[in-house]
This record gives sequence, structure tokens and C-alpha cells, in this order.
Amino acid sequence: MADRPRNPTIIDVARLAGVSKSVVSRVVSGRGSVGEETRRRVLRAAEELGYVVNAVARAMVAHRTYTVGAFVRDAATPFYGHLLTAMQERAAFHGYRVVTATGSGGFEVSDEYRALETLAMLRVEALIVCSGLLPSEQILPFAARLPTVVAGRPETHPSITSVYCDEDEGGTTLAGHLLDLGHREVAVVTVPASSSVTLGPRTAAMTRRLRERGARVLEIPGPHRETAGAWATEVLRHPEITAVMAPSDRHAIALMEQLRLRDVAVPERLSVTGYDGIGDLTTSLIGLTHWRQPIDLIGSRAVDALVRLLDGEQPPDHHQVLNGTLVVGRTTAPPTG
Amino acid sequence: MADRPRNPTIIDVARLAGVSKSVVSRVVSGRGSVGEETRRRVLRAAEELGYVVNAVARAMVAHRTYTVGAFVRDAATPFYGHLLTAMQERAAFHGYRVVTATGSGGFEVSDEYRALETLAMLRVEALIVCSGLLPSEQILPFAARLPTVVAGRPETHPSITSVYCDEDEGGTTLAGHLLDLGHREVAVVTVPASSSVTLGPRTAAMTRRLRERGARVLEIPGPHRETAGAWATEVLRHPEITAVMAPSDRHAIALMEQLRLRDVAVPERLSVTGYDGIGDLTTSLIGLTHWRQPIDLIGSRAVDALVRLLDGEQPPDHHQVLNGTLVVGRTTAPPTG
DNA sequence: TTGTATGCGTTATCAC
DNA sequence: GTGATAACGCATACAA
Repeated sequence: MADRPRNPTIIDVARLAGVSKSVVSRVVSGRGSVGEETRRRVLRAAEELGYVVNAVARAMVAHRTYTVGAFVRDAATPFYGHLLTAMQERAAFHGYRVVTATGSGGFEVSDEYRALETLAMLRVEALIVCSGLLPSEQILPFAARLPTVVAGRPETHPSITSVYCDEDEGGTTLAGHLLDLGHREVAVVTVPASSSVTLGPRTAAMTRRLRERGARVLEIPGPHRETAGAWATEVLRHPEITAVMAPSDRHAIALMEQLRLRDVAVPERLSVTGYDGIGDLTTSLIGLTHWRQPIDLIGSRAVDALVRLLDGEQPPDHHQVLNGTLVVGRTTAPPTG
Repeated sequence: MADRPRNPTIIDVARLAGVSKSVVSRVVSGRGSVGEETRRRVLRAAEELGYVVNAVARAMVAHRTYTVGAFVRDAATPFYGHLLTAMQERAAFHGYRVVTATGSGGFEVSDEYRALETLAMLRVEALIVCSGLLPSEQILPFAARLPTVVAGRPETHPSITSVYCDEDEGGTTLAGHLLDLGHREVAVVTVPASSSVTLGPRTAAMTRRLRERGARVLEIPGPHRETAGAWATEVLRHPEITAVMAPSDRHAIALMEQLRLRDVAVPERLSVTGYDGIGDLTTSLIGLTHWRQPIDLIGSRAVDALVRLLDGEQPPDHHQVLNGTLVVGRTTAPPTG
């Protein structure tokens, strides 16, 4: 940092106002009593100097920062962006600030771990972790020192509080929807549990339920949306398949883009399902059939749980499992032919 | 905060390692020389205690936080979400952390001002402001004390550095596209300059260019996407109109959803244009014709400019105006009939 | 009501 | 190479 004029401190203000720094401290922090006349003088002096409380110094002695750290996977992902907004809002309601750290957009676990360290260094009072990538074991050391809530992903470790939408129910319900429509040959774009604790379980649930009810399932490994072209090719190599289930709305859209390039009609030739129901992709223009997660509720419940943790209460609902909704659009229909 | 075990300090580590706290400080901060054997002992003690550097205390004496503050309007908006990610990434490259504050999602200027104060209190070393709402005058007092860059919106105030995509060029080019297609009766969903310094100017540019080249323009005031139904109704009351220009992709989508409800064919009956080209709405499934802003470039350039400011250089390119791109999709076509 | 003194955890500047 | 000690800006217990 270039040498720039030092920020004014309470001492500067005190000098200008002709009082001791204690008085200034009381005025700006609002605790303790100060004479009305004195208070006015102090405020005027502060105004004149452009004084801003130094939260760093304050935190140092108060042992409090009134700040919670949110770690989100990637703000550019609608799911996390919305979650962040929901949490921010609720935290403000409780009188806490939120500082956010994100990974570098890459897929490195080590990146994410470093981001958590950053938050710990800043001495946030609590942590909200929102990432389908970071394994529980990496979170544990932080959870041991800091009240920690995991939001938006299944997390059942006994020493971590969590709020999430049941992935099992979502995958199962969506599969049921296709089965009810009459589909018996279905492709599922699957994600290994190791690469995402959200996408993995939900696609596993889809596959499981389909098979339970007697459908044949073609599993297509598809962690990355960039390979959507290959999924489309693979599905079309199996003409008996009448529906494709994607691990997320974005995956579904990527697939549908590829199907469109190949002149495959949705839902006439192939039904397609998504998952999440967050943000712009829910537009009725596309009408994607999907499972909708109650993202705002996840965010606010997570913050509420965190605040209770901060207050020293052990929330009774240690792992909150929220209900999602099946949204039936125009990308699913009974199989034809 | 409930009383929980105090975090270990260098003093605790020093005691356990049987050295003075100075040594520990040198080891964990990596400055100054320490005997190899001693270093090992210290690291082991730190490990055992789960010691984490207290950045608050460090910042206090170092007068540095290596942290820049980003204020974004609302992380749930794809434009800001992407910008945030881009900035985060570039800042990490330069060795800075980013702490993010957002407004409460509402449309209150005072909220946004408070968020900026929060960042200032945290003693961030610099500020990146990303909001089409906050007026320059509100930013000025912060810019006077802190290196400040405004990103993603036109800002020409001489004492503020900025990086943005020319709104004028975007609006003008999009209008030109419609004119070239032969449209002469066009509706523009306008936003007053007072409510957004991005949406306002771009819709003004659209209107201006259309009229310059002899088209008739119907201006429909439409700051909020929720009123899209009214826009559609208004446009359809004027059967001579063959195209509608929206202030953003999301506005365009909202409009098209309403048009779809009314069985109005796009682009056959009405051409529609968007603006931004960020995130999920760029999907080829919709094929929206729009102006694309180079969001990643805006983010990284903004951080670069900020770093130069922090290094005490006055960047020669004080206001960087970046080029966008016209993306022609399937929602615009020559007028029929 | 107001002022004084002490400590928060760290780094930096000295001696040793 | 190592260890005391003085800041940093603020809050607070206590004395005036």
C-alpha cells in the first residue's frame, strides 16, 4: 500500500474535541454515559475528521467481530449466489455481518481449504460452509474451534450442524414422475459421490428408484457440463431410451442444447429432467421439469441455526432436512411409440 | 457468543515449545531467522495446539490487511455473481483476499451505504464497488480515504477509477441491428437514469439511435421485471410495433414469458432484444439476441487497476471502457407484413 | 460524568 | 539466533 494519510483514531478525535479518548470511545460505541454537550462536541469532531470506527482494533479487545464467515463454492453458480443473498439478509436481521470467501472457481479442494483458513484468520465468530465439493473431514477441524453450519448439502456428521434439502427424496420423486408417465428405458447422467455430495446422491437415488420399479437404466458418467455433447451421442446410440435425467438444471440445459443441435424433439422423442429450480433457468420459456430446492429457506434456517449456536444453545434440530417440490414443466411427457 | 475455549496465541505456542513469543512470531510469519531445530519444535507445538494466526492482531500492528473489499449489489444477480468470481480469482492472483459485502437485496441506497461502511470498518485496503444503484456522490467520501475502483458501470467522476463496458455503444449497436433488419416501429422498455446508471443510459441510447435513424419509438417505463405483464399488454395495444428492446436479458426473458402466455410468436410477430450476455440466460435454447459484456475482463481489469492504485501508481487508464459484442440469436428477424 | 491505566495478539526494534 | 519491550487502536474497570 502506498503511504497515505493515516486514518484518524479516537485519539485524534479526542484531541480535537478536547476530551479524553475514553469519552470518544463511549460516544462512538454507544455504551456508558456521556454528557449531552460533550457528546455533541465529540460527534462534530469525528465528523470533521472523517473518523470511522476501526473494527479491527475493536475486535481485538472485545473478542468479538459480529462477523460470520460464509464460504461458498462459486458465487457465479446461481445456487450459491442465491444462497449467499439469503444468508446475508438473515444475518443482517440478527445483527451480524457476513464476509464471504469463495474458492478460485477451480475444482481444487486445497483452494477451498485455504479459503476457510482465510476466514478463520479473520476471526469470524462462526462459519457457514456451502460447497458440494469439500469433504466433511476437511471441515471438522474448523468445526471443532468455531460454530459451524453446513448449508445446502447433506451433512450428517454428528459434530456438524446442517441444513439441507433431502437429495434422496428429490431424486426419488423425479424418477417416480418419469415412471408414472410410463418411461421404462431411462438414461441418468450420473455423478460419483466422491466428486459432489449433492449431485452424487441425487443421481444415485434416481437410478435406484428407477431400477426398483423395474425400469432399465443407462448410466452416463457426466460430472462436467462440457461433455454434454457426448451424453447426447451416447443416449442417441440407444434408441429404446425415452427419457434422460440430469443431475442439475444446468446439466439439463446443456444436454438440451446438444439435443437441439441434433434435431431431437423434447419431450416428444426424449423427456428431460433437471434439478435445483434456482434462478434464471426456471423460466417458463424453457419449462424444464425439475426438483425445486427451497433455497431461501435453507439460507435463513442455516443462519438461524448458527445464531443459536453462537448463543450457546445446542439447536435441537441438529440436522434440518427441508422439503423440496416437484415442478412439472413441458420437458417431460409420456413416451411415444 | 457463548464462552468457548480461547483460541491459542503465540504465547501459548511459545510456552509449549519452550521459547519466547518472538521466535514463534518469526516462525509463523516467515520473517527473520530462526534455528532449524527451534523452528521444528515451534511448528510442532503450533500443530498440537491448533494454532491459527490472528489476522486481526496482525493487521493491527502491520497496518495492512491484504484484504480488498468488494461491494456487490446482489450476488443472486448473475451479472454480479460472475463479476464477484472474476474479481476473487484475480485478487488471489495478486495475493489479496476479497471480503464481500452485499446490500440486503432491497433497493435501498442507505443499505448499500451501510455495507460500504462495514467494509471500511473492517479496514480493507481498497474498495471495489459494483452497483448500478449507488450514486457517485455516495462513493466519493470512501474514495477519498481508500483506493476505490468502480466496476461494471459507467463512472466518469475524475476522482474515481473505473472499468466498464460502454453502455452507449451497446444500446446503439442493438438498435442498429433492429434498424438494419427493417424495423421502424419499436418499443423500448426504459429505465430512468436515476434508478440505474447502467440500465438507464443503455435504454436511452437505444431510444436515441432508433429516432436518429427515423424509427418511431414507444417508451415503456419498466424498472421492475415484475411488471412485464403490463409491458406486454402495452406493446400489443400498438399493432404497428414489430420489435421490443429490453434493458437486460432478464427483462427480455420476463417479457418473452408474458408474450408466450399471450401466444405471441417471437420473432415472427415481435422481435425481442436483451442485454448483458451473462450466465444461464445465454443458452442457445432461447437464442436471445443481446449485447454481451466482457464480464470476466471487467472483473480482472478492475482488480488490476486496484492493485496499481495500492502500489501507489496512478493508472494511466483512469477510466477503462471495454468493448462488448453483439450476439445475434433467434429472437430477432425482419418485420413481417 | 470524566479521565487514567491496562490488556487484547501480533510485529518490529532493539539489545543480548 | 534469541528474548525483552514498545507500539497498534480500542474497550473497560476503576479512580477521581
